[in-house]
Amino acid sequence: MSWNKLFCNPCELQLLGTLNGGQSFRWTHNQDSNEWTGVFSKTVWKLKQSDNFLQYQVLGSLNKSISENNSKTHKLSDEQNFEILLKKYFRLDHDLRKYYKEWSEKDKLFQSACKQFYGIRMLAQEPVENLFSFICSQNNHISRISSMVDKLCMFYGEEICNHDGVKYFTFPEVEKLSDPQVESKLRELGFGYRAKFIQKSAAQIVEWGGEKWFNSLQEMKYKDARKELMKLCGIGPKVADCICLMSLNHLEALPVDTHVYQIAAQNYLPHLRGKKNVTDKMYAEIGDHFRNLYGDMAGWAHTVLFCADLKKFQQIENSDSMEKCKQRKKRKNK
DNA sequence: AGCCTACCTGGGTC
DNA sequence: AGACCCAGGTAGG
Repeated sequence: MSWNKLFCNPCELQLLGTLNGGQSFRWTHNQDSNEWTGVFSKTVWKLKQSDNFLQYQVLGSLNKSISENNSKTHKLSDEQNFEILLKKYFRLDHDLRKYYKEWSEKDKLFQSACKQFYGIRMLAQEPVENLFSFICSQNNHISRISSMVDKLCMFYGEEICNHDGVKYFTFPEVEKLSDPQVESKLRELGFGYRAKFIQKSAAQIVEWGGEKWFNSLQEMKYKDARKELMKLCGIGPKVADCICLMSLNHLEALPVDTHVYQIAAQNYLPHLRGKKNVTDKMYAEIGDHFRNLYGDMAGWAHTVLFCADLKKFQQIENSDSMEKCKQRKKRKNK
């Protein structure tokens, strides 16, 4: 299969930080080929970057709008339609270098942090996947979150295609997750107390109008959308902010988790150091601090900082394990 | 309103 | 080996 090309300056987009930075849990990276495989818009994508291009293949798709567009007389080609989806998902219409420049001018820490972490984009995710993925994320490790999201798709999603012996699924519809039997099934699958949250909030969303309800949240002001989301069972301030930021286009939303608290206390708000947990009051203070600092896209800026922080840890871990690896080899040679 | 604790599970550490 | 601790939080007291 040949690759389609989309012009994209490499410093405008970094796939590693963007797809592996805790925004989406559905992308896998093949280190040898440097290719990414993942699902969004009921479509299986393979992505890689080279020179000035983002290259992509579509391995399969159940996206109806694509086939509907094709049946009309003056139609867009498949390629044009897929390109539109990709541009939307990565928000390629935003000039990221301009944002980085603005944020750097406003904040020295950002300036130094962003040097190694160019091209971190806020994905425009689908609200349903975003919401249920982040219910899974609470009090949890990324590796287990990913495996839970996989399970949701395998058991309640629709198969899109089978590629190289791997089956790919859509993210399930809310209606499927609202079935009363879902809770016990998910308990069985190791979701723990999140099982109840998933089934219950799915039922609430269906009751409130499903798709329509999500659309209304996009139209609302950020604070109102957030308040609305927090009525759902299992969604508190942090997850509500993740959803506002990542899939409802409220880019001033700023999720405050343990990492962000650490960053804030270390670098900006020393009086918050050494607290056991983040209270509502602290949460608001930290969010407002970053909003005052970065402006109406504070959530995106914070994601770059978060990513830099996350990657730092990973690099330390990697170099640790490399050290251990070398030591092991030395021992073997003796 | 603001603080406390239990909560499922799996992976890590000592 | 087993008893901790912790992980991108939240509900219910």
